Amino acid sequence: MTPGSYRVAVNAPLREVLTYLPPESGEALGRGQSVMVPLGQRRAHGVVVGHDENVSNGPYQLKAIYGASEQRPPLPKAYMTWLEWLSSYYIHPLGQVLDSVFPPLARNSRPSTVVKDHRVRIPPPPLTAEQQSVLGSLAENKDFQVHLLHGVTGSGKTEVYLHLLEDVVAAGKQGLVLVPEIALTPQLIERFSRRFPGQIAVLHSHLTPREKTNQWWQAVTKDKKILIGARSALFCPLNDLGLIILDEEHEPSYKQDEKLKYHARDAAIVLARALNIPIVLGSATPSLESWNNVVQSKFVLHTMAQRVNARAMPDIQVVDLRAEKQTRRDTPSRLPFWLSQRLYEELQAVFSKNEQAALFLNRRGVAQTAQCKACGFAPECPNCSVSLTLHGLSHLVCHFCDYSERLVEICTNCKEGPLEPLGLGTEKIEADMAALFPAIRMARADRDEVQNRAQLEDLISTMEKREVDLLIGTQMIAKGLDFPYLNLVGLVLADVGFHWPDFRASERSFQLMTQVSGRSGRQSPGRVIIQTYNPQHASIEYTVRGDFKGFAQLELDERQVLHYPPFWRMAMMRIQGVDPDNTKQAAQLLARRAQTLQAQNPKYAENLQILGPAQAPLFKLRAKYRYQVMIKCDSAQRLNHFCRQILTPLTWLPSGAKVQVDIDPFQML
DNA sequence: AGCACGCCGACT
DNA sequence: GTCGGCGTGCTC
Repeated sequence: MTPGSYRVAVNAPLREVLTYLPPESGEALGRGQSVMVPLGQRRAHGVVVGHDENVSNGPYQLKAIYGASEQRPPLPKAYMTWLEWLSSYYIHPLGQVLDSVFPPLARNSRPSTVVKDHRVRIPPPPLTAEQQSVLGSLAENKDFQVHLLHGVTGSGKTEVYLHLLEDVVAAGKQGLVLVPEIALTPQLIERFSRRFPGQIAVLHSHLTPREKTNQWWQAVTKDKKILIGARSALFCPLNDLGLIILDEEHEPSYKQDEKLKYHARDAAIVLARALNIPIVLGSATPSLESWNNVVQSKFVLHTMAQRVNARAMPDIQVVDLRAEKQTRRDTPSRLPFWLSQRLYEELQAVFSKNEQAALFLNRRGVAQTAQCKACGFAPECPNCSVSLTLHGLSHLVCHFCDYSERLVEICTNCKEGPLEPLGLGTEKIEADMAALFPAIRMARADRDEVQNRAQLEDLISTMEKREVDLLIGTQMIAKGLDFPYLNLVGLVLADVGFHWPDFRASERSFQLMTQVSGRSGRQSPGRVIIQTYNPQHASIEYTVRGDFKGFAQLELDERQVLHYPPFWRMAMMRIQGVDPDNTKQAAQLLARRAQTLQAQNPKYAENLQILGPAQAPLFKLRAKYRYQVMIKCDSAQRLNHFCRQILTPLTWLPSGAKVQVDIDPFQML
């Protein structure tokens, strides 16, 4: 019998690890070993995080561990270090963080059919001089180092990744490739799979539990050498990982905004450090966080400024909608209000040449809704403080909780006016375009039309087969899709993002416009038309010039002055509850507690700010009232300690209210 | 997260 | 009477 006791992180929302006696079997359990333990009246999964020589745990009558979990292999040392960091940095229970590395079902020997098996390896195309030079500098060091690959759209970043992975596999190691969920298309997997036949495993949220489990085991047992996946694939414990690649590193979808609110880019960097391996971040529009790390020489920069096959960068034109409005006052136009004469003519030209065009609308904030002509009343969601969005002619839908109702004939508020459509949506654009160009074939890409992978596949394939002349979509098609015959991109209203209540609004607008522009002219020089009421906005000017560095410097200077990330760090504390008054009181208590803590401790005096409590931008969401307190601090570590001190103990929190912390928040809603 | 406990309405 | 609705509190 092994003496002493074990510290076990149990899969339950507990702030502390629990102490257990050794199992009856007497088997010794190492750190990282998965175990089954008694917890209250049930059995729970846990992971051994430590061993104590003596048995002493105050008031508790210690229970014995049932035994080691057969189904769960021990976690490698570096992963244990990393998972403990995740738990502590994001202030999330360790037992739940540890549990998230395991697959949902028991192991099963049935073959997996997620990745099509290819027999023949397609040889790589010749590399450009830029690709060769980047590969040369990346190959120099196999220890931990963050590399930022800044390559314009079409510069061939994926080919660089494939070559790096070839070296890793040749050295007998495994490679991990992370991409945003939306970019994880069969096209991408096919491309990797043809270069590495039979060696690819895939993990993402659209797989069935059985598929996830099979892929997980194939990666963990090194049966497959390369794991491609969305952010959650980071949690697959690979025993011989030699390289991490994280593509489109600026993508906001790398931040998980539920449960463990981690950022896959930041977490991947910490994992690479724990494993002492290199990590490559790729983007045409790097995040300002990463760019600042380049400026401060923490990351190594590799630049690819040329498109492969010497394709020209797209020609970007800005249409000033203020001038357009003025012109139409003098000479009325038969065109819909959202379509400028210039964009109309460009569309005509493209269609007459049988080329493809796309119209993008960043729909957030201009969603089509219904409004009473008499009193101005607009129907709102009864659960969330947002107006309902009009779908079709008579269906009103809430985009946050899926509540829906039929559009009534007469306004319920004044009983007089009819409710009429207001604003602009992809459906309206489609209808207007059908009237203007009756002969063209159109497809829509938004969350209503494209709800799953199969529908996205269909859309991509009809575009590739040139069965569609015009694609109308939201930003969901701005990301990573590659349509060879697309030669005109119109951004219907660039201004939508400018006034978003978020310090990253300008950065996101720049990213979106640059990424959208990159969709045009992959085959021949493409054109981009940006329609806007703010042609002088910095994000537009720098997009047109293709000047990422200039934009980044301007924006970073502003962030520094305003004490925003990446210079200061932020933590968002959200308080929510069913009762509005009780929730407000809880939020005020939280803010007061934070103020007291700051006043009592000189180390928080100058370099920490408490903002709020304020109503969350979505005050009422899913029938809960929401307040938030934002905390800004010049050091991530100090901020972490501050948040912990506020949260422990939680006895001050009135019952009925719940607090959540979001470290490095992205979604301000 | 689960699971028990406890306090209220409504049903054979 | 007791069945079951879910708010509250605890887990070594």
